[in-house]
Amino acid sequence: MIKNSEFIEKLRSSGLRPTKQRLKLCEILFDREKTFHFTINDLAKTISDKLNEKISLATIYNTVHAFKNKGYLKEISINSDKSYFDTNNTDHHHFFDEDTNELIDCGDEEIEKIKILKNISGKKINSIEVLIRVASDNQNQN
Amino acid sequence: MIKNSEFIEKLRSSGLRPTKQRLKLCEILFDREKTFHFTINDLAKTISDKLNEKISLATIYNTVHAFKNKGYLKEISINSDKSYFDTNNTDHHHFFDEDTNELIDCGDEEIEKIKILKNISGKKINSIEVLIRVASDNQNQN
DNA sequence: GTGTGTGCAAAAGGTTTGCAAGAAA
DNA sequence: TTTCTTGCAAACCTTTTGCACACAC
Repeated sequence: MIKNSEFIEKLRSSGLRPTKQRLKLCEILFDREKTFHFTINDLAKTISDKLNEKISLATIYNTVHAFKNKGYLKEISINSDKSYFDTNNTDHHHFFDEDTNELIDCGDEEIEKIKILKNISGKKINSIEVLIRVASDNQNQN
Repeated sequence: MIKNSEFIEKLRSSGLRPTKQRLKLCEILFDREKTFHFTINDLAKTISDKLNEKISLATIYNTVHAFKNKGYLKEISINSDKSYFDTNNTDHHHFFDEDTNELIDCGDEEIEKIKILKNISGKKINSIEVLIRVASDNQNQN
């Protein structure tokens, strides 16, 4: 259980005012053992399940983007109609289970280091993202 | 210049009726030297530029999805508000230029082979997609 | 008090759908 | 003539925006 004062400090130190809503979101997002992969919709649902009060969608979007910009959340590339976020902000990759639409972190020990052999001239590499799509073994792909 | 009869054959062989619209789309998509990376919007614009007739958006969406399902197009994972497609349907990866929102194919010789060291039990790997985000060297990232 | 954050409702943008008319088999 | 395809408009869903009110400092 992380103390509220830690979240207040975290927010302050990145120039975000510690409002009630942001603190609630901190609790939901960062006070957990395991990585949380979510869409905005998942998050909104989690909030209305766990909390009596609700937080408006606009605020959720605002806050998630603020957290992403501060590096507390990562956005994950999947082609999908919605955006996925990840509370694991370290460099890592993902499995995407196409049966359940679930994301699974791919740890460093689960993949060999990616080496890019050629650069695009005048450009620097910002990130390398690997998505490994998996599906049930005994299911036909169409 | 690919002959129309080849496209007719291609469509027929995959159970798609060779309609006027689909043939036009085949010409635009597959009768080219280099890989074409596009959004539906790009494609619609290309059509209205190159053709006198127009093809309705619904038909473009239908056809692109049909082509994707038949394996003639690949959809590329980028988190973006829109979907990107690729006429290069071989296994390969991508650079994404964040300055211009442009995709660039990443050839086999430009990246070391990806090795996944651990499997998800009961699941098989359908695909491995690598996205390398690049941006101008002398530009600050926020 | 000043500036920032919140929340609502409306708007926007991409994509999908229902259905009637048209074209292919 | 039967089945598939097209095209339009409306619907849908996620995300963004404008603005008034509220809160943090």
